[in-house]
Amino acid sequence: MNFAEVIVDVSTKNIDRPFDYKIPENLKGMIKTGMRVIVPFGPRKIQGFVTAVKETSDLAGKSVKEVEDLLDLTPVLTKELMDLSSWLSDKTLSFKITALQAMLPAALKAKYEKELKISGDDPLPPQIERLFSERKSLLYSDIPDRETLKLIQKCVQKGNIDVTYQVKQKTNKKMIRMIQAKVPKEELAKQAAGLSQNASKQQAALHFFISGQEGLKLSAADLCKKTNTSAATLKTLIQKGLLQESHEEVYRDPYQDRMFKKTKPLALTDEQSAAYESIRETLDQDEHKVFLLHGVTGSGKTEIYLQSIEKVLAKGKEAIVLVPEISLTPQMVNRFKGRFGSQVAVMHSGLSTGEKYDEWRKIHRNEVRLVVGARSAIFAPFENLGMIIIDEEHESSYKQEEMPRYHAKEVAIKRAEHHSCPVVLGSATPTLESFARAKKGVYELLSLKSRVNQQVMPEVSLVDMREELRGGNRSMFSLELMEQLEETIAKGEQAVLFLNKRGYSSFVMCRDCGYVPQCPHCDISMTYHRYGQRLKCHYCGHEEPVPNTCPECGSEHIRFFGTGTQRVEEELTKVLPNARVIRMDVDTTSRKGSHEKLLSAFGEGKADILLGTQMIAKGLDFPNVTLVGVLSADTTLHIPDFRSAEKTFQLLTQVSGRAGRHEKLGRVIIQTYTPSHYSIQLTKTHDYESFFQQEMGHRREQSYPPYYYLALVTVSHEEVAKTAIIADKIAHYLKANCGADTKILGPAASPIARIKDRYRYQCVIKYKQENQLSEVLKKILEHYKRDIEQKHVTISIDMNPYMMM
DNA sequence: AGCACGCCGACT
DNA sequence: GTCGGCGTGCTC
Repeated sequence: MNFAEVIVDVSTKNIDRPFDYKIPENLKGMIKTGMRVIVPFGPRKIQGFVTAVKETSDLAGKSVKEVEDLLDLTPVLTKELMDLSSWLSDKTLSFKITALQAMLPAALKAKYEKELKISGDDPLPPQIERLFSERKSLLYSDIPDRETLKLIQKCVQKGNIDVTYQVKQKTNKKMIRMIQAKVPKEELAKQAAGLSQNASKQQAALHFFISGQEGLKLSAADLCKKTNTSAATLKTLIQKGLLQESHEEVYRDPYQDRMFKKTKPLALTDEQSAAYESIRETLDQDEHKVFLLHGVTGSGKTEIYLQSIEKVLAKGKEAIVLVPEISLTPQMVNRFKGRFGSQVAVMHSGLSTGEKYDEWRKIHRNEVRLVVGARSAIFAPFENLGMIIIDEEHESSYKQEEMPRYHAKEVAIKRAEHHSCPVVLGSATPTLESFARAKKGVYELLSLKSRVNQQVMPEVSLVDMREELRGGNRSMFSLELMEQLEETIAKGEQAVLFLNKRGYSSFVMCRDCGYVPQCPHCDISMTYHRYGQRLKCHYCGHEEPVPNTCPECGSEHIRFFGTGTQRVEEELTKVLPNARVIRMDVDTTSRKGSHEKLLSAFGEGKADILLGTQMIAKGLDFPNVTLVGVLSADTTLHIPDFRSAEKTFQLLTQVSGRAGRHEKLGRVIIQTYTPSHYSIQLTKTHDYESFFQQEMGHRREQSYPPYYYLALVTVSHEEVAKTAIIADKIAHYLKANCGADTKILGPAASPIARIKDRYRYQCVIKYKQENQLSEVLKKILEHYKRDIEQKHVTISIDMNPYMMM
């Protein structure tokens, strides 16, 4: 094979295709599809992916350059994943390179550096001479100011300075220094005897090897610790030729110091075994099928996953388990690690780039056969997939909100089709899309209607906070909740208090004029952070101190407002001074591992109340929790999103499910200002089916999913007028070119009308047939590619939006 | 994305 | 007369 087709690491419309490169003699036979290469591109060198190798090129003889270097010994992407990437870029309207990169750990993404070197003996301007005085080469990024940059550019033109383009790997394999004896024991003993008296440390190190096992090898750090010596001692001994060092690759194992209790399969209830049997049958027949496992909270979905996986592994195949942001549910990791031990790789956002890379390599090298991870784990490079499980399938974190904007569920089904294996979607509150598909028979529905061990569903009571207010209670805790909290603590049981808010978000407001500080670059309110008394913007990161006086009216009554967890905690300690409270929010869990620490402290009974936001809503399973309180059920209901009722119902059902999961009876108190809303009412009876019926009615009336597909086109630019004009043109084009059953809404300013000083307009498309729409949208992107590349217009298209912002 | 090429205004 | 602005086009 003489040529390679390469997708290069440049994300632009007209580069979004393969480029041909000649394979040099020294790489002949080594370059395969799915490997990464470094290729010259224009004046620089960049990374690329080989999409094909071939005998001839259409451009042969003309301007075909040679592949510069090969980065992999084995392909990082299998044939299946290469095909999947083109499907993905097509489906999400993203660049091929973006799709390819999304499938690999960030560590494999290239970084580029421009390096400057003096060439020739011509004198350079003194300023530059000085810059180079201490070093031979200079990084482009080290150039101090514009002046020098200009001077350097001149030198480059004259040929006095050379620019070389370097491709750098982001993170590398972690190596550790291993030490072992270089000579036989007898020789070591002889040398030790000959050492001077005061070389006691060298003696110690040598005797460690003399008394140890033959061929003993251990890390330098361990050796120093065990013999109480230092690196200097070892260095001397290595220099003397008595010891030798080598470098070995190790995995960074985030779970290495942890003991996992080995667990055995549990006996299944009748409902569970019925569900399991259906899955097992499909597994046995190597069939592709999508199951929707709809089971109430505490119905033992995880055990079904575990036993199905066991079956898959027994067949010699591999499995992927997706969980929503796994760092948030360490209990889940424990269950998988407990059952399958070292056969499991874990991938989630809490790991460092290096750790993720190591877990990925375990999969790549076939050292593990099961991966438990967040969204991107769906691209695990398994070649013999036997099953894919998506737990809590309704979770919105399965949708990626950057390019490529894919949904893990769609990718899962695509992969499972290829491997002819089942997909299991599990949830207590499935998305309407999934449940509707199950009803239509597209998915197979498996229902678990009761909890394991005959536990009863917790009793849910709704408290009308308007009544509370009328009754004179102005605190954020209703009388009923207060009573129940006291009682629970008195009984030595635990409570979970849930604040229905995204993270910790409180803002600052002037009590006199109502002024709320906004981000100067984005049209949203700034978030108050108690630490350092600062205001931060969650979209662009802008930060400023909290003002002492209101910039609008000069009043001094400007202070933080809104019910953040911190405020709840303060109130709570006022009304229940004896209660021990653990607060979980972005502030208390930002440090690595702190999340887990807080949860295990709570599990060990070191606190009476666990107070937190979304992050405590799912997956927690503490036997002693008998009370769950939801402080304000309505907040998710009033966000401008057609899914808000669905989200509210899901959230309330999930939180309620934290109560009474074991012997003790659970109780849930939901405080609300709109107790009559069906999404809140139906939580009381745990009635998913009725909720589904009601919500489907609304969706049909308003032409929303699952009745229609949705696409969101967002245009952004620095100038409002330009943004609006383009958005308007796009809307017109869409209206003229889409079928009659397609509805175009807008254009209108986005809910967040400006982010990072760029104005945003959007257009919502509701459509019945998928195929033709993406053609129309591709044409729009093609038509505006000039503006996108040169006039800094951004047109982003989300083919299945979850966030309508 | 980067970079070169090239065509017009404001300086030595 | 040159320097340097950024509009335009190209990258196997």
